[in-house]
Amino acid sequence: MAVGGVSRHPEGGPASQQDMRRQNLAVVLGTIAGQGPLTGLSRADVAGLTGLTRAAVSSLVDELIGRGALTEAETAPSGRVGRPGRALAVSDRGPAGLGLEVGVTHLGACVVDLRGEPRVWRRVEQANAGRPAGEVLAEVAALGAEAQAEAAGLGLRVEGRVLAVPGVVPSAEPGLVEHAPNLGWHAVRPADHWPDPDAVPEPENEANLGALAEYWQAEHDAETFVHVSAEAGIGAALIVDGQLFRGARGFAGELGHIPVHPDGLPCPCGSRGCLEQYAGEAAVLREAGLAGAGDPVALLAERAGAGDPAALRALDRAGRALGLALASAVNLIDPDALVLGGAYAELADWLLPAVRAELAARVTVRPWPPGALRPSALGRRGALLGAALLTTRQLIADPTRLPLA
Amino acid sequence: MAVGGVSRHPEGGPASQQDMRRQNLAVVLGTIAGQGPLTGLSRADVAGLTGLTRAAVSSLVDELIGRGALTEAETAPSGRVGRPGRALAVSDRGPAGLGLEVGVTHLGACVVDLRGEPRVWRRVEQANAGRPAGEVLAEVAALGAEAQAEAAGLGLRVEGRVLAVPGVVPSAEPGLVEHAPNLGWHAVRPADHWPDPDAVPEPENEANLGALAEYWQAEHDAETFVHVSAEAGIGAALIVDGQLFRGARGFAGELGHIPVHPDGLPCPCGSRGCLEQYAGEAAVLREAGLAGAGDPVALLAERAGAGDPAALRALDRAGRALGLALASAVNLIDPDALVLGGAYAELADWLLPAVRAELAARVTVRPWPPGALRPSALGRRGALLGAALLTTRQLIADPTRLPLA
DNA sequence: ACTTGTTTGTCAGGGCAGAAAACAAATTAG
DNA sequence: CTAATTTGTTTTCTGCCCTGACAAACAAGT
Repeated sequence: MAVGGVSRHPEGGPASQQDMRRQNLAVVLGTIAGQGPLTGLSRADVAGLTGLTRAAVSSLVDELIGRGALTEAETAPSGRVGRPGRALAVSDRGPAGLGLEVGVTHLGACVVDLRGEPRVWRRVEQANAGRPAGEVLAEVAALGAEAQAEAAGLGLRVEGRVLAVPGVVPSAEPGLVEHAPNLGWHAVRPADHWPDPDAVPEPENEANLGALAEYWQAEHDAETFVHVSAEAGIGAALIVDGQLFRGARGFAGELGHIPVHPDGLPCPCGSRGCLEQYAGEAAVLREAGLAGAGDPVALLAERAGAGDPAALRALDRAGRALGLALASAVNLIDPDALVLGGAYAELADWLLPAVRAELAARVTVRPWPPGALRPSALGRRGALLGAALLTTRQLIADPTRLPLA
Repeated sequence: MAVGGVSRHPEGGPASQQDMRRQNLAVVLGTIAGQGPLTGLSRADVAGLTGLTRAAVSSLVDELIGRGALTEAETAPSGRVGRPGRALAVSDRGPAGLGLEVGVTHLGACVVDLRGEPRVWRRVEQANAGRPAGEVLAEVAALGAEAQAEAAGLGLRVEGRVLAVPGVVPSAEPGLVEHAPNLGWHAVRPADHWPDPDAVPEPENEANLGALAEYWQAEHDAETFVHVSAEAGIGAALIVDGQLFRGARGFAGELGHIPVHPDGLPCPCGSRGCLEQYAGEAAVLREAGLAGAGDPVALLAERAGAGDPAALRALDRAGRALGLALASAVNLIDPDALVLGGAYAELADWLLPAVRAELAARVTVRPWPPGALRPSALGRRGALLGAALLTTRQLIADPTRLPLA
């Protein structure tokens, strides 16, 4: 592009005073939100933490209160000398995010407030594979409308909607679910089937949302990690420096088709020896001698817990294959942590030893700290939670999106 | 980009007016630099391209001229109606970057001006493996001093120094070369051996610098790509959205130890079937029946060009192993492009077919466009060039680092 | 109870950076 | 030579944060 070879885009566009204000609003709100609801920070505290002046913080806080993002709590008796500060807290009765989810065996909807707390939670078990997309979307829309109504009763106003789907959403065309093999969807646009045109959600891959939820909610401090979730297919999501990494076209994280045994089992994708043939849900269940009845993952966990040799063997084999693939990921990405989410989280007790062993044997140049591999705390709830949190996180990152009321 | 800009840390710290100024200086300078030296942009052009006002651009340009980053060229007869603009150009006689390189078989030094043009270039063939680090560093320092003196004669003032090394520089401890196996270095700090304490360079991994040079100098428009370079070890560097991705600890890109044949050849690292055992320089030369005399890479290219069956077989095998490893990388990262740099660039004619075939067979869910795999235009010069460019790019990204003169 | 010292939140003044608008300068078209 | 057009600068204005000062609200000591 540049013959002389120089800067493509230094930092995006030019900066204006509005950008400065926007960022400082985000810094103040983010600081208060990051401290958790326990400690009520005062304006002076925020000024000390951020480096802004007390006067500036006051102005910013005033605007954030005006937008409904912050509230002034009771003046707590601090015990220290001097005039006590007025405690600031992220509002639990204003802007909110609505998360929706279409899974293979369930629908879900939830509402979180700006603090990140889930306030409404709905989950309906229901087989959706192969059904017309329009029908399924109408049902999840109804579920979402219910959740939104219940949230309104709590004083929450939904400011954004995100739909978690087990499929690919190319970054070139947001709004399009290009392909969701386990649902049987092809080129589905939720907007085309949504009952209320003013409440259309933005679709996003569920593995990505699960990873983001893990990042936002979990207690650890990994800024760069790989989140693996099994849901029929094996999907990985990469969080890099606290940002979701989607790849150039939005297809990053296809862990399921990493070749683990180059000349091994054929895969429907046309290649051979893909991870999915060894650690995918179907492969593990087949190996363990289980049919897909009810909740097969829970059944498998039960059998393994009871010491069933076939189940243990299947999980060990899956763990080794997974470890092999993750060794490649670790060598390439050097993440802070590896997180097993989705269905893997429930099977972690039996998967982790094999994964750890394989990582220890394969990642030798820079030994992999065993503690950096751990199951997700959120498990299968992550995707729906992440969908709802996405809206509130975006609002915190740019509070000017909030109406001034 | 539905999911963007939502990290736990809004954007780092609060924004000040100085930050705004800094960014706008970078935007203006970057815009002029990005257009190449051919078209001389006027202040009005820059205003139109960036969205800033003409008045603001004038003020910013004045400062950039004062810092020696820009010069006002002759007023070219544009032919169009209206007062002609004064052409602005990035200065070729002011701030510059010094790049240094310690390779296994050579030393190098070069100076680039702010336009990114190399103005001084030195390369000395010399075996450095196993020699005391202090000696080698003293020699490359002398070479750098020579280059800097010659650059001074061209009116160039070195503002920063970077040393390319074939080793690991952990992000936790900049300034430390933790391990450079092919040189026999362990825990070497260039600062401890440098003759002139005011001219100590910052060490950086050569594969990373090669990738950055490729990004900055090449004509393509890939913003996210994997740059593979062979230099005894196999190192990959990841450029993500135009930024070098180092991983959590600075160890990302260990492509050489990705397992390609899980139960294959043992590797000194302790694992089995690492890529390096199949596509590393030593392995390929052994397979081709070549001893490491003179410039073995050039010799191998010559033999392959002459149709030598052993050479062709070795390169085909290496290409297939490399393709297998890159398939994993593509499935994980989904880059815009794959670039073969370093010694691979010179062997591309015979490697690429096998790599392409393997990628086509392995990356099936999202077929890999064959054109997105290509040899580096810079080849083995990339690392040294990148070392010098790193300084000038940092100056363009933050012109306030330049002295006001 | 009262004073002192400390911390908090706000207010007024100043500086800085970009936006908006007006103006002088330099060129082409007729 | 005049009109039109584009450029670059100057002037005025606005927005934002910073500095410094001040009133308010508390604890501790007398």
